[in-house]
Amino acid sequence: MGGTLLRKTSKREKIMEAALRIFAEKGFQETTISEISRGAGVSDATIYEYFKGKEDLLFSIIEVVTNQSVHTLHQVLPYIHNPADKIRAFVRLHLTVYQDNPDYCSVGMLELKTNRRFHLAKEYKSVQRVAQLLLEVIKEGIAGGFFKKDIDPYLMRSMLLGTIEHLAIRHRLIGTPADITVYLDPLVELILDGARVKPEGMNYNINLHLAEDKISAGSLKKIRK
Amino acid sequence: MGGTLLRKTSKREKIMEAALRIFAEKGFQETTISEISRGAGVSDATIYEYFKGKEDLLFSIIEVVTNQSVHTLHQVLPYIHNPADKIRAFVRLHLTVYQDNPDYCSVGMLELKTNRRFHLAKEYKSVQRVAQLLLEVIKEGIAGGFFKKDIDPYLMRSMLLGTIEHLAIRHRLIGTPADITVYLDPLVELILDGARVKPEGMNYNINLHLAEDKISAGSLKKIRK
Amino acid sequence: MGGTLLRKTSKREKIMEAALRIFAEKGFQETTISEISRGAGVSDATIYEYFKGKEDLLFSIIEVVTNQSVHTLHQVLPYIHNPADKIRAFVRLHLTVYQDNPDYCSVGMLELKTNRRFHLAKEYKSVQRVAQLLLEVIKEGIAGGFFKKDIDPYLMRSMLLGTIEHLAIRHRLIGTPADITVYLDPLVELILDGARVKPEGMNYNINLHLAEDKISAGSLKKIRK
Amino acid sequence: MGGTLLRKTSKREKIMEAALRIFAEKGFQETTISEISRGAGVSDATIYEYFKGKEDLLFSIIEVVTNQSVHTLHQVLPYIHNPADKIRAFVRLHLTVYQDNPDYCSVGMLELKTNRRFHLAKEYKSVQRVAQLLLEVIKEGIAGGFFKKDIDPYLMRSMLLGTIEHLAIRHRLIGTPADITVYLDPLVELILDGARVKPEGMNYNINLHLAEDKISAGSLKKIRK
DNA sequence: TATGAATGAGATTTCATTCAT
DNA sequence: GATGAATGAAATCTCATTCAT
Repeated sequence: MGGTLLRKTSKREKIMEAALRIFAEKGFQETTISEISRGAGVSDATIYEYFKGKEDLLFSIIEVVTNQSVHTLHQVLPYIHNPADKIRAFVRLHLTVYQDNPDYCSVGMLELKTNRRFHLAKEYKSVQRVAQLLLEVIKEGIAGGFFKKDIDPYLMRSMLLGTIEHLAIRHRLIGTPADITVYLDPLVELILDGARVKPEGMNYNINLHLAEDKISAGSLKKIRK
Repeated sequence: MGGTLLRKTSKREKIMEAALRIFAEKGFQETTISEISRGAGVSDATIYEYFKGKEDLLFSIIEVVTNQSVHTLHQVLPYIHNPADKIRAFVRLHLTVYQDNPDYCSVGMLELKTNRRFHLAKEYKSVQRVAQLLLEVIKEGIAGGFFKKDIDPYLMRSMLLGTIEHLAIRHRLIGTPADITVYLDPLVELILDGARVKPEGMNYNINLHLAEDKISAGSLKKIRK
Repeated sequence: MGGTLLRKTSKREKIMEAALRIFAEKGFQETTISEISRGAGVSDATIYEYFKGKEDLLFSIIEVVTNQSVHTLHQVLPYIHNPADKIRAFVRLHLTVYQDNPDYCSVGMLELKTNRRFHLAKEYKSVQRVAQLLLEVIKEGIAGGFFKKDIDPYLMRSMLLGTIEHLAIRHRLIGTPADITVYLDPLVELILDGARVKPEGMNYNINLHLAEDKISAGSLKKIRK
Repeated sequence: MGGTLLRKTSKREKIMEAALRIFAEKGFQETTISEISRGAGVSDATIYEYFKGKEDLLFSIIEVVTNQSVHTLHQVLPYIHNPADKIRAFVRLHLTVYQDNPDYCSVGMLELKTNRRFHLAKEYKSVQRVAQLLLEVIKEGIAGGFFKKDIDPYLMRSMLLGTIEHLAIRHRLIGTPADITVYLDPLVELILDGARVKPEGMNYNINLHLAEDKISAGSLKKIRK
């Protein structure tokens, strides 16, 4: 458990790695600086050489990881033209990151999502950038006629983020579902079926993906006759 | 600001009322027992006559309010037969409660939703009961043929709760949107349009993609006949 | 060593008594709250029930003692009409208090006299009241024609206080002189009569005191012929 | 504000100059080595190349300045024969140095005058030399018949130093008086001539009192013939 | 039931100081 | 000589909680 989002080569990274691990395990409040310093193999005082305090350390961790997400999205999204697939890529990235990095998931969801001060901190900006990206994808989808004109893009974003994060929170808190990535397709499908512009009349829904390095078998759903 | 969910007739209720108000304002960790006792007009020690500790007090508050929601739902839902309307009633109740009771919303969303110990506490059961009600409504909808058979009811519930709570969190944390109840109809419509079994004729929807960093060949093809 | 300026009946007084003793022995900076609490037979936390912090404790001690001085002076001075004797009473009180209460002397002289924050604290007002009393005595002396008209009362006060305190500081810091009260008469005489040998005519100076409860033999000084 | 007592040509002097300035501004305890090193444009560690520690640095500053005073006095005093004028020169030098070098004044008066360890440190010797010079001047004055034979030279020195330093302390702490050098003449005159109004010619001075809570019968009777 | 008084138990944080380079 | 990096060592202060009354 822990993932590999933070390389612990430098001392600063060692500290962040230990902090992420212990914050995730015991929660922010319950974690002491001493535990972190012990975990990182440095002294208490050294932590204060690199971070202003315990909270600064918490906020800094998330910034690094979130910026990686932004980076990945910036790389991937331009190659995808279909707004639905862009959204799918977005959801996929998030579910995968949360699933593969349980510590990051715990800290991000349980310590920061509802943290008053984090939303005023400069590190929150990185989170906003991710959300901004999603919003733009949605707006493009609406502008391009792929999503219904009367959809509120902010609401749609809240639905996507809210669902992803709700799943992630329960995943870490209750253990259910054990693998949140299985919800990728159902989630995207459910939300897009509601958002997608539907042509009247006969209507086949054929999905054929050549995702990643393997072919995900296409699916044909005949919805109603 | 504050709402009227807790009547403060008894001393126990006075304490809970003060605690809810101050927890909401400053957060659980930042609130001291002394502040609460001062706010309730009792001594510190008196709080321990009624509650096992600060956390017990926090958990107790939510139980009362949540049980009211369960009660309301139990009263209302039987009168509604359409699963879509039941869901709408559920969403409506939640958005309204959160909107009208900002203190309860803050405490429920910011202090409890991601609280590790709360999910192990007996008071969490009341929250589970509400969620259970929603799940049943969804399952009924599926069983009754109103919602698609292949919808995962747990996912759909997570979407509803996740969206509602995401909106509520942002409402309290960022102030946006100022009134979350305006999202009632758009939210229900968006999610149900995806979930609802659609009656109109035969319907093909062909998607062909090569995801990620390969070219996204072809996309949504609408064949109107 | 220690004197009896503070009765340690109440817990608050016990703390102040211990603090005065240890501050005097080791200095303010070098004294820890734990030492004081141990000395007073209470817990660290109890000290914070009675005082806002270590500095508040320091300042409070001096206030009590200084107010006693003000009280004594207010009682005694009205019975003395001769400004010179009023000054003598003032000097006497101070030298005696410092001599008999070495702990108070150490704390007052070594910790507070040059303390930046003390001079902004409300407790400093008590010190000001004492100084104000002395100033008034001097001004009365000038107005009554007993002291030279062209004397600056502030300077004269600074001479009296400066000398008393300089003696007290050296007494505590170097141990010299062992008994500062022996300087009472010489000090008062020197400041009132000056150091210079005065050449003008014959000059008798007869002093006859019936001070306190015993007769201090009169003195006749033939200064120059 | 700051004066020019320390030339900051060498690195050692740069450090002392910065230390003097910051000690004066914030006080010794409140000043950190980092602030000084920043102010001097060197690293923390460099300070330890030149000084044993923060306190050694504090003590060293004063030694330099005080030795300058000793030097000046040694140069000036031999040219003055009248003991009164020597004393005047001494007072003048001190008042002027304190007035013109507020930082040195602050550090000397507020940090060192009442510092327990300073009085045991070797650097204190320089202060003692200055005091020793003053003592010798006074003794010469007595031996030469310029000052009264029965004057205690130590007391007279304490009066001079105590007054000067009391003025200096208040000057730095309260800002009053704004210019302490205006007290040069009044101070010297007062201490040399006394405060009491002296009738010329023959002069009887009879004091008769019953002090404290008895009636103070009779008082100063001036009989001018 | 109500509470005033007391405290146990730490955790955060700060800095002077060291030392290898 | 100069310093960047690291830390040892505490000390203050806070609060939830207890308990005798």
